[in-house]
Amino acid sequence: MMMTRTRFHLHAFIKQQQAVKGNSFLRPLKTPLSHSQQLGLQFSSTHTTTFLASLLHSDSFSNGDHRPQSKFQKVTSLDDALNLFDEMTQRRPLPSVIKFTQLLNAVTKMKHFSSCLDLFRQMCAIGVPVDEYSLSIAIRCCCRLYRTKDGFALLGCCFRRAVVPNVVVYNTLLDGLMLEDRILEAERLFKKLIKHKLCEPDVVTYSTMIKGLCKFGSNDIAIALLRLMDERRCKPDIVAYNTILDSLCKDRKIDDAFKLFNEMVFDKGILPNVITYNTLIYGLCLLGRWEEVSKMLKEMEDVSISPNFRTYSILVDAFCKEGKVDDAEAVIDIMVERGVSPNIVTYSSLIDGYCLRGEMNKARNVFDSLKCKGLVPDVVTYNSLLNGYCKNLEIEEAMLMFDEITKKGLKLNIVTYSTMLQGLFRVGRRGAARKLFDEMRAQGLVLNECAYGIILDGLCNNQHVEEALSLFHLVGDSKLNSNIVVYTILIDGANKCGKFDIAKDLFNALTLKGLQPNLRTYNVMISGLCGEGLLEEAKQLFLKMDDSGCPPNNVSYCVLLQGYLKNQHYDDVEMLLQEMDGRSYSLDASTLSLFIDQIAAGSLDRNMLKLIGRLVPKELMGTLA
DNA sequence: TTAGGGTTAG
Repeated sequence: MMMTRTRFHLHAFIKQQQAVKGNSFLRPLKTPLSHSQQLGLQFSSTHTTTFLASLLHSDSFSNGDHRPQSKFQKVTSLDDALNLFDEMTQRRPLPSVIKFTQLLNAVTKMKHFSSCLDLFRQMCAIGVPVDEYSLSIAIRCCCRLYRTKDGFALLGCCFRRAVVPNVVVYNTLLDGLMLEDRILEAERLFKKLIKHKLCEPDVVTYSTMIKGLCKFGSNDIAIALLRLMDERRCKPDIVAYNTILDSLCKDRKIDDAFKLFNEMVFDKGILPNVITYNTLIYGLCLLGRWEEVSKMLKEMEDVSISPNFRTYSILVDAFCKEGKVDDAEAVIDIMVERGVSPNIVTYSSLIDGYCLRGEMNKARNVFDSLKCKGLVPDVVTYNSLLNGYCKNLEIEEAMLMFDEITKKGLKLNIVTYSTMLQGLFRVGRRGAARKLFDEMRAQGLVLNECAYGIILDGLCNNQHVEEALSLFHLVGDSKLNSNIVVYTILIDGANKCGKFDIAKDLFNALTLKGLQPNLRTYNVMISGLCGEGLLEEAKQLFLKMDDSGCPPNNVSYCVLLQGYLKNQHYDDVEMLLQEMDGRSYSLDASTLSLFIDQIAAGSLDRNMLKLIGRLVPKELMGTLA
């Protein structure tokens, strides 16, 4: 309801605000629809059509950045910068610190943080009187190199040189702490700034704290800080709001996001920008709320905000994840028509989309065509294709791809290794997997939750549950082992290897660990209990699901039914089927075939056939006939 | 007349 009201008023409201704020939203010229755009309307799904319609009606992309270029923006390579620096140091008198700062800035823009620090040191050595500007750039470089500690050392340098660190310097350090996940220290510094009046926190200080809080999943505290800054007469801006909106969207709390969005626009009079829209569109895509995505695209058009390459990329990715690669291709065509260049990210999504459908030739074609588009695949692109080959069990191709990554001078990361490991495990090449795992560790790569899960799962599925358990014990009492997914993999693995006792111990350990079983954990455990013929316990666990706020899904019913049928325990079967009917669930192929066998053998009442018939999904209708 | 915060891909 809220959404409808918003959609209805927003256009007019924003238009009115724009009029007040002058011409900053000048509408770009309309371009006529191209032939391929018109063709775009003929795509498959209904929501696609609405989508493309929204896209087709919006204006062409305009970059809009016409700021004058400083001399230092012409420095396009590190070599240029270093040469210029040398030249500057030889001039007499020395150029002002401002000139040097501009150069340092150009070098950091190119992300050459170490070099920038070298230059800064040289500046100090030759006696350039550094100020809070050049110092804050140097501190920022330390932070970006994950050496915030050195940033604090430079803060000491500030004091020695009688430069009083200002709010920008502190903001940079706060950002560095957040980058290193040192949220508690950031909080301490933030409080210290206020308590000791070291500087007056400004909108960037608050936004940096908000970003960190969101990163740690504390959306509520982030929102509280947003209120606090308002009270302290530091008006939150679009960045502060976008940060929280992004976090809410990523947490799939889209309704909360829209509530905040309304507050931002209607109560605070802050106009959304393209990032706000991208964020909300991303959140809606994540939930598959396509109609609303269309509305947002339309709304962007209404308020004259052109979609940018990220907007299109989000749509491409969302389509690919849905398996609608043709629609994703259509979005890319529209981008190109409008002069918005798809980048490597856009094409990586497309490759992913093809891989997901097992269309490896098409994925490969996209990959091979990158070069003539002037795009260089990065390690993520390679990982996508590698993942495709692995999932489609084309292990030889996958290994060729794996080798190619290093040949291209790219660094294999944890995702590359875990993708390849998963592939090797899937085809049962445990020896090769072991070798790769050792290589990965020799590279100094640290296991993350996903890689760890893949390895445990791979070992279990290759009948090496003991080895999985040794790894689990080796990892010990760490964050990696405080994850329900890890436990579920092991419980499942132990069951599949016939080690039910181990599965049961692991399941019982969950409460001690303070971990909440998820749907999959319950299903795996119910399956294990049924496998042991412990039907009463299986039933009790099944009943517990509802009470634990994790109601049984389709799989839970099928697992329990299979347990009952295999153990000739028919008492609850009809009741379960009726419940399934009530919940609009359906039987899967293996459960259905068990039913058919038992009815044929005369173990089950034929009267149940009608009920079973209602639970057969369309695609399995043939089986029943 | 030089510095700081926000959005996309595994």
